[in-house]
Amino acid sequence: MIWQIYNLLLRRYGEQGWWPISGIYNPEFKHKNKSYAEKFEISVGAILTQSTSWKNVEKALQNLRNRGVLSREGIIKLSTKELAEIIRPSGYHNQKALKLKAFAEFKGKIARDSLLNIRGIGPETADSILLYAYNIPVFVIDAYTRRIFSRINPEFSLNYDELQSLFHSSLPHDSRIFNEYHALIVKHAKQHCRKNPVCSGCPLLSVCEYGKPKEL
DNA sequence: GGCCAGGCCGGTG
DNA sequence: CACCGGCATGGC
Repeated sequence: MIWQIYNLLLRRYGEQGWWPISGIYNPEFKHKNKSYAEKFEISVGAILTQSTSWKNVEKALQNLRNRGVLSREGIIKLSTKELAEIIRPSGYHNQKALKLKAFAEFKGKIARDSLLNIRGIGPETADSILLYAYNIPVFVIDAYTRRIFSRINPEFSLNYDELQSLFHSSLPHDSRIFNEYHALIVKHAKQHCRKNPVCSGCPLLSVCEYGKPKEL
């Protein structure tokens, strides 16, 4: 089922090419090992995009670039207040300034549990960093994933770890697949499975229970 | 002008 | 453990 849905989405939307670096989506990017600077930029983006549209995040990232502080050292040397002003367009800027400082000051090894101990990094952000920056095969669960799959079948209304386990046990542990699948989920959530769903023309009609009359 | 966006944290019951 | 309010800006 999980695999079938992946193929339906891929067939409909094509390869997405995530994560955008410097605003550019490049299908090749998810295959390559990233430089340290790229990993850092992706991690910053993952924090800034918490409950915020990517467009606003891009503005904040561009501000950081323009100021020459899109780097660990750059963020460390700014005061929290200065940093907050620079990232203002991303929303929750005071909160996110603290989160970026905490991440920049983090010295340990990059692993899920160490990331989760950083203030402001929860499961989704941690997994996004692991997957998109470090090519580590962990499936990223987000609000879109929850919405889409709970509509497909109420049995998929699971908590983060449970839903992630379902994906892990249903798919090859390949970061490129996880990367692509999550990108397709975001695309589909915006295209059809919105808050107010647009079911007409949905590529998942054949497998989705949403809106179907209950069987007798 | 209202609704919403690729969450997380701390407090409450 | 599940749920809720707070955090904030910009696009549609």
